[in-house]
Amino acid sequence: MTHDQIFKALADPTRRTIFERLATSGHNASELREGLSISQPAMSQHLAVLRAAGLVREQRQGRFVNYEVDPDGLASIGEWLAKYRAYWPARIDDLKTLLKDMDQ
Amino acid sequence: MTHDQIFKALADPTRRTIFERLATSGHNASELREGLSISQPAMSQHLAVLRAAGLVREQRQGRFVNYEVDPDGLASIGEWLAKYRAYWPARIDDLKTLLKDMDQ
DNA sequence: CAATGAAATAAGTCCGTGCTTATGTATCTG
DNA sequence: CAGATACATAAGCACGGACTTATTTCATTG
Repeated sequence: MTHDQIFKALADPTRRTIFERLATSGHNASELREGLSISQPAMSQHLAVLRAAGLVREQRQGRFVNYEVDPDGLASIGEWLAKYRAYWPARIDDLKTLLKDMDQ
Repeated sequence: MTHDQIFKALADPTRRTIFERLATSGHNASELREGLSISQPAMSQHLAVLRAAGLVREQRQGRFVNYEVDPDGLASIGEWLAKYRAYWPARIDDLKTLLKDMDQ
């Protein structure tokens, strides 16, 4: 769950698509393949990378394995980003507004 | 300046080191090489990737080219991250505190 | 206008990684 | 227990990208 693993995991467009799909709701590996023209092993490998990075976590349910976003990975990016917030003072207000919206 | 370029740029540990060094203060390409055991062209190529991603911007000063953090790239990560903030409600307060601290 | 020095580009090599097919493991069901 | 289904692992291939050395571009300075 290092920053290296996280950024490498998100550097692949297919994995970002998977991750963004999981952000909507949890899915098992087969469901995640729908629309993406990749083999079953390819999906399994992508999920392994995302899991190792702490971006996604699994939950076995019988024959299926349900995947969902792992908040830890996101928080880790947030912490990395926080170190450089000094560089976007002009946008802080936007972010504040966004956080306020999310409170409701 | 797509998310793809940004994440790919930050996926390389050498480029993250360069970026983090620039976050401290601006440097020219030669200064950035100090400590890193890579060739001059390698640094030039890394800077080109970071620049294309919008993470860094250049400013020619005579024979030297000074590089500094470009807030646009960081803001772009922030926006990407914001889409998934729903997944770390427990940490929103921490972030708020951080933003409040930065106001002063 | 040489000569020097900083940085970018060219060209080529090597390794990591994302893909594939084939096979193995795990769980449910008849 | 046999078969089917979901997923993981193995092994190999092919391409991208991070490096290198060599060369070019650009600006300064004698």
